[in-house]
Amino acid sequence: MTKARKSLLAVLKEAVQPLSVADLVANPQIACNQATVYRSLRYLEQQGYVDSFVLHCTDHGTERYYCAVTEKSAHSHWFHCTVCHRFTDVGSCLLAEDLRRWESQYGFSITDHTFFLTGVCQTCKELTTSTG
Amino acid sequence: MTKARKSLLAVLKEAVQPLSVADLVANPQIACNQATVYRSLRYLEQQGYVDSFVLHCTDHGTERYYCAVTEKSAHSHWFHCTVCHRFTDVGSCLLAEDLRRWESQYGFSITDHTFFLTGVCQTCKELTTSTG
DNA sequence: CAGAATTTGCAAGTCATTCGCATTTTTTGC
DNA sequence: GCAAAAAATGCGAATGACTTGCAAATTCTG
Repeated sequence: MTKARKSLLAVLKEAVQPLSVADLVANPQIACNQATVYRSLRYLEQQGYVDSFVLHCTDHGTERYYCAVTEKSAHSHWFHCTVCHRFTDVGSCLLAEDLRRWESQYGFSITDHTFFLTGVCQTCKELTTSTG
Repeated sequence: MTKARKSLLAVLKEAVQPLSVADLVANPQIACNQATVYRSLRYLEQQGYVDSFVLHCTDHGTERYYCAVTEKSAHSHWFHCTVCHRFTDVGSCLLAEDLRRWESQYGFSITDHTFFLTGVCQTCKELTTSTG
């Protein structure tokens, strides 16, 4: 494992929420070229060390976000606040059953699913209402 | 409503699956500039005539897909086949209940959610297994 | 530690999408 | 209907996320 890959994985493991490439490049622990960040993330994802999803947000456009995969972490889903742009883990995936049902109903092989919520988090809601 | 917008809405209403901008531009019924397609779709979406979601697929990259909103159509979710790239409607949204639960549990205001499945459809599975 | 294999940095390229601006179309008031 | 005002369109250039070719640097193998 190279320095670049190690540092990316370390940062993702410490992170409490998914990080974009922009987040990673801005992190001083990540001392490598942007192209290397992309290439390393692809490697880490192929090896199963990280997970990613693509999220579109009006403010930040369409970006891919990465999370480290840990032994204890189940496949999680996220809420994204369109005001503060923070993510909240809404818990591990509850869809396993539904996925099986869809597979048998339609004859699919479901290899992946994308699910996330967007809206305004409690903190931002309070700030908005209190200041008008 | 201008010609461009009318033609886009007409094509989307006839479509049996979500269409990308590339699909729309390639359609001979759509006789306008690509920039107009983007601008018109934004307008149609703001007015509530169409719905869209961003899907990432290895073959086609990240693209936004559009569907017409009709009176009878509930908010649907889709399965995307990574082989033939066709979409299948897996039925109207079953998440309403869960969304309420998450809202009260975390204090969010959920304004939107993204959900779709990817994998291989029955037809493509059969083709793959029969031809090796 | 040498040589082979892989990764990295850099700069240029791709692709979906947006934007500025002049022109055309649509809408509004009459 | 029609002229003026408002909005939409076409074109081409720009943006931003992400990829790629290639030479140099790093990592792996024995």
